[in-house]
Amino acid sequence: MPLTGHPIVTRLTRSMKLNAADLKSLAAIFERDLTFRKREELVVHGSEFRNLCFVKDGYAIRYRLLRSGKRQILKLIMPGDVIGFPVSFFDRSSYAVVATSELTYAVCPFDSYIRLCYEQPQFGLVLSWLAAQEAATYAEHIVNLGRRTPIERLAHLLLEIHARLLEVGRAGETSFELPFSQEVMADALGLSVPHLNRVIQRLRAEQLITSNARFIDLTDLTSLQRLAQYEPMALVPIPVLKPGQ
Amino acid sequence: MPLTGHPIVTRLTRSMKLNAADLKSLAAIFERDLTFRKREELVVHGSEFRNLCFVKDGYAIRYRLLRSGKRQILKLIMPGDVIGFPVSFFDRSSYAVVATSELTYAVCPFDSYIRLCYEQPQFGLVLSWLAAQEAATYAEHIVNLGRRTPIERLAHLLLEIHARLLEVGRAGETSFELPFSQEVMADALGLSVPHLNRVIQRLRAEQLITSNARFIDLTDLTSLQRLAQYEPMALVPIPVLKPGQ
DNA sequence: GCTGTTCATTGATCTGGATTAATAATCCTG
DNA sequence: CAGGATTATTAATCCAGATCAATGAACAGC
Repeated sequence: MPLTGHPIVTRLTRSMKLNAADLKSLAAIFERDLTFRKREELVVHGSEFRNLCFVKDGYAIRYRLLRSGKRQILKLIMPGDVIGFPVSFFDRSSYAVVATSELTYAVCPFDSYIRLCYEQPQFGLVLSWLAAQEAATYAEHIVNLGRRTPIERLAHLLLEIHARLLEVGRAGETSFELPFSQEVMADALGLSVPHLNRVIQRLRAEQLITSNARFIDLTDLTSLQRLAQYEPMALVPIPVLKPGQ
Repeated sequence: MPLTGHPIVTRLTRSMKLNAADLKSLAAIFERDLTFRKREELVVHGSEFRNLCFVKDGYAIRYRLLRSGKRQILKLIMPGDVIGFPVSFFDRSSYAVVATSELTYAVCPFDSYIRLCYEQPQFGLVLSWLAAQEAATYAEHIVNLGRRTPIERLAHLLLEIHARLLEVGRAGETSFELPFSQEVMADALGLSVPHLNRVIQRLRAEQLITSNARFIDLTDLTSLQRLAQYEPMALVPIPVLKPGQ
């Protein structure tokens, strides 16, 4: 299973200093690619799930549905993300994942990955590193929901989406195709759809963005960052030692 | 640095199946205990931080302060928790940590831990496992803030605190000393202090809890769990293989 | 190209929770 | 044990954002 051009490789090589040999070991335990249609469920709430799935292309959302019918989106899933962490560490999944566009991922059984960690310890750290990024994204989400105003939340979300798309070559300097609907963004930001819509219009009116339904330009990036109090993440590459060192 | 009686050991042996030899390796890289007074800053926002600090006793909060003066608490830190993950993976800390009671932790330099991971790969997985728990707690926090009502949020928070205290032997079957002030809980739940106070009284009035300023009894645990739609976490122990297997 | 479905937009109403402020209880510390 | 500093409680006002409802635009499948 070749990994060439895979967005997760872009992330791992840039930030984790994995070399060609590492990537070969990783490629060896990938089983196959799977493709899903829009709206297909990738992970069912309450089910067991023991795979690491590296998204090659397409978009999805990880969410929790409450009895009241309200939905909270935990994470927007994009190319280069891993589905199946941290759920593989748990008995059953406490959330669901559904594709919001056609989506392809490469499957790697969790057990194979664990075995690889024992052979080549750097992969245990790769997992921790991915987890650290995940935790940092979650932390921002918490700040967003708890203490930012709706306009700040939206600004922050747009900056986050842009940064993550940029990392895997899916965005321009300031612009990108909006991969998520307003309903999805509203459920990520804890807002109602009509209110989110008004907030979008407010950002447009204040000339911070230019957008239509499917395309967005962060016209005034600096002001957006100030408004959202956005701090880009700066991960430190883990020193990859080899057994002898 | 002996680890006997350390609450983190309770967690690791119960869930990660670490054996005596593993614990000895871990103990070997611990440097010393440090004790802090209430209100002392443990991690400064924007600073570098390259230590894993295992909390032996006492309480703290991880939080972000916004320009507006609003504070969002990201995590309530209790005995058995690790301060310094995931911040050690980052260039600088994007949050602050401050003790809310006298607190003691054992320090382990991040570099030593990384080195240990290369000698004994199971420790890389220990870190991933801790990260998975952290991520799951964050995820619940997101659902809380985004889509639960204030009374549901509080019920969920109390259940979470209780479960975490129980895990390290700091709580009874349904009751515990409340280690955090209402101001802290309000800033965790994204509510104002007066409003949180009213919500507490509502839980009392509905006979779900009995409490005063420093002690709380979850009188009607079942109803609380239903109200909060609380699902306890069920982590799967990682299979600890040894190099030969 | 037509049609049903999904998604975006707009308007009117109403309430939950913020805000502000003042007081009471409690905890420390000298 | 007295006095100051926290922390908890209560009350009054007000507005942001939910809710409900309806229309318009865009799109996918036939």
